[in-house]
Amino acid sequence: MTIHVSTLCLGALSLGEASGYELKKFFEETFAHFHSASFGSIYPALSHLERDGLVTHRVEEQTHRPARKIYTLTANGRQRLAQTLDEVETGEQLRSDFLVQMFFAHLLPAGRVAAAVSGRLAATEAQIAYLEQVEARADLLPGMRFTVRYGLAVNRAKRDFLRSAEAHVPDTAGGCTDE
Amino acid sequence: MTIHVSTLCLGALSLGEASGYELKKFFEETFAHFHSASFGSIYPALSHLERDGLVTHRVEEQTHRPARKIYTLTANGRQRLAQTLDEVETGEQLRSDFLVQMFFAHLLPAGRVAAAVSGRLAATEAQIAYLEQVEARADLLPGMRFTVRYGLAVNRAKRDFLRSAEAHVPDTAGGCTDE
DNA sequence: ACCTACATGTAACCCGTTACATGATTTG
DNA sequence: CAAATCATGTAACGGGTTACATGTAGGT
Repeated sequence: MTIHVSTLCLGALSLGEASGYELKKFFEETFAHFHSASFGSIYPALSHLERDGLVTHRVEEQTHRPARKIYTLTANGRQRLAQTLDEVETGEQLRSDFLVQMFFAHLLPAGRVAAAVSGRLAATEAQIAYLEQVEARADLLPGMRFTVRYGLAVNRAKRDFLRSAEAHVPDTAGGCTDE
Repeated sequence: MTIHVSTLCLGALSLGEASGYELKKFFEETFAHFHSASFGSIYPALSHLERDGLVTHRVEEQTHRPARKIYTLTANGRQRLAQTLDEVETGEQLRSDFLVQMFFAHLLPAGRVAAAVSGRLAATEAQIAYLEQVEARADLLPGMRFTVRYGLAVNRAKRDFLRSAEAHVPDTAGGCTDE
């Protein structure tokens, strides 16, 4: 079995009550580097979880702002979360359009390869900078810190590899233009 | 825009004609570490590509075996592939159920964290062994070799991190059991 | 006897994203 | 005056997976 948005929601709510809107922010801030979710999946997930008795909500009215629905984990929800996390198979998978591009580098126009590499390098460096900020936070549990350090280790390896690649690859994948 | 199965098929066919069945094998052998595709998406993709005039096929009858449809890239197909590869945005994203598990390590039963880490370590080591074999092949174009080395760099970083984690984390995420 | 490899294909399903509708308030 | 932030929700769409149907041959 794999992790879905509903499990992510349960997980986030296990750390404290929140609205759907806040959950999205939380996902972006905290585990953007290994999962994601949009409103279109979060709101339905919360409804579904409530139908199943895993969360409840109260409405918080606000002046000059839309009312918020604050969701709270129930005892059943907490139990379900623990069970799901335990049963999930410990998988990981990369989906890299960048590597597809590189794989067929010989079909790209001159300069495109170098552009792709430096683009990816910039993105990786940004990711590192971001993770370093997160790592500095004092409120992280050991498991959370683990995910950040894992991300840092992986991204630093990517960065180093891409930097050395920038030097090695002159243009169009090492001048190996066939056809 | 992102890479879809049809682009993967065009790419594989740019290296030589093949049947749908062979394409699947190729995907598994050659870029399993950054993309994937199942029959349920490959066959429809090929039909669609043929409708669009990007590939053609001939039927190869076999004795005692089902007939094969051997697909070939057309000139239009080759052009489209080059164009798509050029236009794709150079993205990359990880989807890690392992890290979700780690993030909520404090909710897991004793021993589960250690099991997850060593399971992931074994998978990573297998991946490295596999990539090392691929790297040894002489028929790889520079771009293809790049993807293999990238995979090796990333996975070795993961391996090293997980090994040191195995030592550091005694059980249940560093003895941080709350609740 | 059963599983695996060979080989193609389709339909049901799943789960997610994008885009929209609604609407006040703050910031550039 | 436009855009972003706050806040929720839904419908259309998309793109994939799983599972099934079909059938032979060879290995265990």
